[in-house]
Amino acid sequence: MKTERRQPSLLRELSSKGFRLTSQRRALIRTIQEAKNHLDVASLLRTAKKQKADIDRATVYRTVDLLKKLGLIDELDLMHLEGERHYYEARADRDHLHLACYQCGAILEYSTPTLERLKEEIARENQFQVGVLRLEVGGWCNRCRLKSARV
Amino acid sequence: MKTERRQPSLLRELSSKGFRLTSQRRALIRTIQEAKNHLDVASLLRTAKKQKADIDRATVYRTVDLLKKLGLIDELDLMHLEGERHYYEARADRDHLHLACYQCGAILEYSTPTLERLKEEIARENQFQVGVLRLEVGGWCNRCRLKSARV
DNA sequence: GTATTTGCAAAAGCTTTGCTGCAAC
DNA sequence: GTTGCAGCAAAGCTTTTGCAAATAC
Repeated sequence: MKTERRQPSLLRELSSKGFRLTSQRRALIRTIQEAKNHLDVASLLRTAKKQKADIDRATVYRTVDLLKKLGLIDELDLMHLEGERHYYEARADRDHLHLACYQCGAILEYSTPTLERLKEEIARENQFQVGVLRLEVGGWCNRCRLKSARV
Repeated sequence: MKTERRQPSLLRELSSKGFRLTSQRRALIRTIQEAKNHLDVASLLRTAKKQKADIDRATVYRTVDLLKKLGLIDELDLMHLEGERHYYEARADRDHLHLACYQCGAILEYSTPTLERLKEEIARENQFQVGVLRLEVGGWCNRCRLKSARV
């Protein structure tokens, strides 16, 4: 039983912290929340432009930066499969990790209690207060592995 | 009882795969292996120049790329504490993770069997062949946490 | 001697910044 | 009406690339 009520949280969080809800921020946040895949700044800009035509790259960078600092979205470096760009996703309820296939570029997400336990262990053993945890794995997905084996 | 014999492995690996052992590559590999901290391309270049004065940035990038592709070094993105640069380290015998302090910039390393277990679980549950695993944590180290609390 | 690798310089990405004017509150 | 924020354009960084010359083998 899940209480689906994650939609407006980014906007509410933003305004509750004293930040203005500009039309640009609305468009960007909506884009991030409705995205099927992880978005980099270029795709984020392209998609958000459909809602707000005259939005600027600089605004995207500034907004992403703000949301990142507030801990509302996470920055991912998906093993640099295509250039050096960063990808973003709304912060999930649970930590999860990304599996990036070197061959086909697919990004799988995986979530497991083991990660939660690891995080607690990190904090306990190092007396370290964990802010963000980023776990990226590069390798070969099942399909590509089988395909290569067949050759 | 450890058999300390990790030094020339990168060079040997390189030549056994048919790559030439140029003086530039020797200098860079030596620098990486003797480094106390993780190095980005700029520091790598600066340090390697002490051994080989006329080494070029492009060569560093090309060498790092080669070593990365051969799996001899790992690329780290240490939570982008200072700009967007990447850091490199010789591939360790054991997987480990990096704890980056947002405040003082210190990078702690931590190694635990839990990480090994997590890696196995990832492979098993997703039928994914793991190549590289990169786990970076951003947060606050003990010293900085205490310092802030005192204010 | 030949094929690989380097240096140089130029270009290509991605990201940041200063400043003026607009818009949220 | 204020103050924060966006747009624009320029600059800043890091990384990549083409090509002639140098070098490892």
